[in-house]
Amino acid sequence: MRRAARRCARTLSSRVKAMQVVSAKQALSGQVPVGTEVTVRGWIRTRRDSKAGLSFLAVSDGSCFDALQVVAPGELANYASEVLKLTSGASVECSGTLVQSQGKGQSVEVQAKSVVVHGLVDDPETYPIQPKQHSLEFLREVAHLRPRTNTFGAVTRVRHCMAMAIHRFFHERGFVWVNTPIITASDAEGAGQMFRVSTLDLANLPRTPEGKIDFAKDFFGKEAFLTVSGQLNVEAYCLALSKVYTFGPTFRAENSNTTRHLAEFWMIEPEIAFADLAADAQLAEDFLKYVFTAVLQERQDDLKFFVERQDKAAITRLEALVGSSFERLDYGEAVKILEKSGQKFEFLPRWGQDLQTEHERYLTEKHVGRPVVVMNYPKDIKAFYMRQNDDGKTVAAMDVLAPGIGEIIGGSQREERLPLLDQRLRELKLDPAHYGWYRDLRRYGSVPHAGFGLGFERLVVYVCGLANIRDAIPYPRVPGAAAF
RNA sequence: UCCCUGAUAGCUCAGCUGGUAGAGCGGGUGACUGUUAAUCACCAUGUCCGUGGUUCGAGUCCACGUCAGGGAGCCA
Repeated sequence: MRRAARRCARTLSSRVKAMQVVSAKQALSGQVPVGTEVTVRGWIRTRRDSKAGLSFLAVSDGSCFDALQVVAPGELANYASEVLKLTSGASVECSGTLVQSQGKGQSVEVQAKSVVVHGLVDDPETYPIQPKQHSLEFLREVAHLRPRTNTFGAVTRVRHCMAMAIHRFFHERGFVWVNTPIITASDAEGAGQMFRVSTLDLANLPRTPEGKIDFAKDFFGKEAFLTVSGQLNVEAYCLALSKVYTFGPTFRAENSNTTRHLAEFWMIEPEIAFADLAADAQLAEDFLKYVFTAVLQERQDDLKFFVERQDKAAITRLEALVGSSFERLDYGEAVKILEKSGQKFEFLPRWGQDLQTEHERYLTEKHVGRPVVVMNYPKDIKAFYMRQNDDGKTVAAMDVLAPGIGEIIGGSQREERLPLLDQRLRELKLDPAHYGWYRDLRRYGSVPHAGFGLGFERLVVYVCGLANIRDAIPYPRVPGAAAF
């Protein structure tokens, strides 16, 4: 019986060997020797019929930027009945020999012995994805089909490459990935408008004797929302595991209709213990360089396409950032530089005011010409948890500004001293009772710690040279639109 | 939420000072000795976003609405 099983396995493996399923990436990168019998599966990009009575099929499977060319000879039994009916978007499974290409555009191609058609395109005339340049606005309306385009295939692969690089960066440095909650009952995060989470019957709300909505009857026994940040939660894990980070979905119910905002986006928030603002800035610099280097190394094919179609500087911008050392600049100095710049700004720079995007871009693009970390902002424009500096006016906050975009990362050293944290809560009219567990972290073995946050999609936009954040996430959620 | 701009064929867009619509691509048919978003010929395409209004007549002018894009604010 064992022998029979072995024999069976051998036949199976030899059959698999005879018809090895390969990806376009494997075939085109030279991983598969010429002469190998292969099967490729994917979707037709274009069909070109030759004068010689054969057809060229560009078959894309998403494994790399390029499609694999399959040569379908006229002798195929289903040539007239099916192959000649293939249009953009049809799905096929082609088997044949991987051969050196006789044509010019590619090194290898598949000389097909069979072309199995899985699915034709129902109505080719109305199939939205045609082999031509579509506007990104139009493609947003067909978000379920846009991954079949060059642009969204490339964005999706680059996005994946970046996500993997981010996890690898932290993992290699001993960070622990902490999954902070998506549902939160704390209504005092203060980072923005929140989406309510409730199972109450909206048409028949339970009321308290005073006539207010009785959230005690709701699922969690109190009001609940979708998270706007995992930072406060991850600080608790930081003060036990020393180096931690979050990487997960985040929600903001703000009515923002811009190219930079999503209602649902992914955020990355590292947090390090026994660390000050300088260590935080260094981590941010290392982080960006690592992620950009990974994309430059792993996704040259997709980046080249962005250079062609989206942004000529897509590659040079990344290379410049990776090769530069980030300047450190005090907020006070930055304001002085702006005041003396002689530059005409829409908003005048003034100490005590937050830097406008035009100010940030002047600093990083014109004044320094490299990425800049601006540090120590006025405390009145920053959040309650940021650590107060000895001058009594500023907090240990930082923004990383990059050429071409402005702010890309925001972070701070956190206030680890309970009396000073409570003082800030009172100044900002926040109720310390709502921050019980957060205050505990300062009561039980508090240490200096710091962290930063960044929106993943904004980083994707920057890397790909995109103009609109809605193209950096598969299914964008924005005010008034949650289709698909 | 505020300001600006736009909506014409499956897609990208043209359509002047009002006279009931065109081009490229895509699709169909045919031709063509390996093509590269192939080429060539022929064919078909339309609630001109919706509702009112002005006018002899509205794709074009006006009002309202809907949707989209850009900018601002908020922010990641």
